[in-house]
Amino acid sequence: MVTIKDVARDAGVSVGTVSNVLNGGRVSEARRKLVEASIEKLGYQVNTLAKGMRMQKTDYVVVILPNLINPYFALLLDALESELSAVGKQVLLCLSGDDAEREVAFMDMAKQNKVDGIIGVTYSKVEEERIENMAFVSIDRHYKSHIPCVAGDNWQGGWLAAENLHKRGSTNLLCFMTMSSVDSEVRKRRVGFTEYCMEHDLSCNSVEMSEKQIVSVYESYGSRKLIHNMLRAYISPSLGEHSIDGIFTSSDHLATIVREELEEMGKRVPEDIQIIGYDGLQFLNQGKPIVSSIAQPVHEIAKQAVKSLTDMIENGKAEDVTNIPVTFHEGPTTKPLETISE
Amino acid sequence: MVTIKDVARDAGVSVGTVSNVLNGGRVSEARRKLVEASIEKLGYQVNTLAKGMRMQKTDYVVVILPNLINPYFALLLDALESELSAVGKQVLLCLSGDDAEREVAFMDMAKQNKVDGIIGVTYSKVEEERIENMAFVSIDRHYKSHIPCVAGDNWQGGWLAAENLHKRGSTNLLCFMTMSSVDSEVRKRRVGFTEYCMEHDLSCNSVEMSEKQIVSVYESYGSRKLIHNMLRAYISPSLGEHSIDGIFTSSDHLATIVREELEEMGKRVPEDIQIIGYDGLQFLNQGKPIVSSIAQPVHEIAKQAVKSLTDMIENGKAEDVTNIPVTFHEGPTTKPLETISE
DNA sequence: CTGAAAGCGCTAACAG
DNA sequence: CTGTTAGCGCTTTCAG
Repeated sequence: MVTIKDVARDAGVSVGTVSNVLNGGRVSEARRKLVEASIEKLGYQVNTLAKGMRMQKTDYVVVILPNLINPYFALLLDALESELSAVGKQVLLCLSGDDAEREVAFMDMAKQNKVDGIIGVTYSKVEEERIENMAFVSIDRHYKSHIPCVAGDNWQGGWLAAENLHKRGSTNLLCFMTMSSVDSEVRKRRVGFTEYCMEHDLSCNSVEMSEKQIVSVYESYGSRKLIHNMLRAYISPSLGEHSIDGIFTSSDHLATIVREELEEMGKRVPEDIQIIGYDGLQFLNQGKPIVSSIAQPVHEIAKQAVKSLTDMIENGKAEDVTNIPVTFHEGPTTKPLETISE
Repeated sequence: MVTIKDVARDAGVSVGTVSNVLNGGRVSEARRKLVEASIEKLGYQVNTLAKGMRMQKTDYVVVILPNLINPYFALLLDALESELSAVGKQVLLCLSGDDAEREVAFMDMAKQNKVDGIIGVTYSKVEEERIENMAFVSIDRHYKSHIPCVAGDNWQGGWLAAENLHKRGSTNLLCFMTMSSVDSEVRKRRVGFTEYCMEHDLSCNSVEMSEKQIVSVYESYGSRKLIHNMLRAYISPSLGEHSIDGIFTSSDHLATIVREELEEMGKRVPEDIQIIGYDGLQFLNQGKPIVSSIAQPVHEIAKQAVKSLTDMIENGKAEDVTNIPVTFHEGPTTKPLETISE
């Protein structure tokens, strides 16, 4: 391996001078040329380990995500990698599998590896001391501590969902969410949803299920049954005009499950009941929407997260940015606007 | 920051002894207890940078993938991360965006960072000197050089596709693939497909399109048009009994495009024409198949890739493993087997 | 401007 | 077994 010493010897200068040309220090033009020639000739590359050790920092950023099975996280990671590499940082990937212990282990690892910072969608309550001296930016999750949070405008998302269900003909609405203990940010969706309903005199119901019960919904008969029963409770001829005809779910994933359950109950979607999900996932991530949905602005979120991280690194602080605009994406689970006049 | 020196001082032993308890060297039970207590008390963590520098290696593995928009890559990365973290390695993520220059830059970076190795789905022809002394395992791509390749059994995949189209009633088959210059492994799909057709006296056509033209198919009107024309050429009443009634595509992505085009042409899928894609992607990555498909054994591929990488690291070589069994996943673009007797 | 030298924290001889 | 010590490759004073 060719080191800075080799370059120095070959160029006939000291290592200090080589280091200076490498890092933009003051070097006479003549010597700079000499050194650059030797670097080229020898094919020298800095050893980032040695550099990192000396500087007590690296250009790594740890990205913590629950998994990549959920396309929303995959898309987010894709966007984050793009933004980070644009500012010369490398992604050290950590998939927590929704396991708080793994998250903690990753944060310790991050400290050991002298990473520049952490960007993450984490579920565990992050303890202050775990991340002392480390820049940390949270996506979608709001903590009480000084960790800056970046998120789409959840209040607006809830409002938009209610508005679109309403304008497309639904009047008996249901807000159906899964919730973990650190989801204070996500809760705003229900607030926006409910406020729209109140302002427009719409019947509005709301259900929250523990995230733990939902997570394994495709494998678990029990949780599926729970959803089934829940829907039965709100949808029935015996309820008359109070029977639900519009549902807002906390994710596209949940929306598809609800859709399947409704169709098994003999309901037509969207003719009898409309559904709006959350995240804006598309068929193969680039075709048609899977369900009608409030789309997360993945790229803007990634961009802001990296910006906030940079602020944290440089100034030790960054503002919360939780009002990035979301949009309604029309999909197969709502009626088109045109048909309302029929 | 607490270093090994601090621990040594606190425990009243030498740094060598601390290093020994850390790395399983010979230490008397009494001192080991002492040191462990100090480590606990001081909250010591090894500095991986210093360790890496001394050892001239780290526990990082670079994973190079084109993107995470394609769910197949996202799923693969999820599985790779899981396998790698199980053997104590960290994922340094590189998304190449199908850009050969970026791939090369990443490989250089990998060398600089003293990573243990690289696992990647790369498009550029990897030059030997780029990866001197580095363990490299390729997924799905076969190179002429000594780089071991891990892949699903592509020959079997092609065979299975033809067999299932046939058994479900199609007799005029078409193999429709996109192809890049380094896809020698993927080409085996067509071989398997064709061989089944020959053995069973089926009419068999085959088309290859340059990958460059397909990549941006959702954005590009031109490439879409190309597919349209191509399909028109093979499907028309004027062809009589030679008109295609079963299509095998090189990806699920392409399968969905073909399906859309066929439906715009007024053909019914699967009644008139059946389609089988490749990769086995599911709705939201865990529900129903998007299209009928030959499913890649993502977890087995990931497991074998990590095993091959370990072999490379330890023995400097590893065998190609390109016969990991694939399976047919029934989806909405083929007729059920039962209906054949009708 | 330039060179010499002091470590960053750790491991691996080596001598005791 | 245990302590001492020489670097790994790099940046950064500090003299010159």
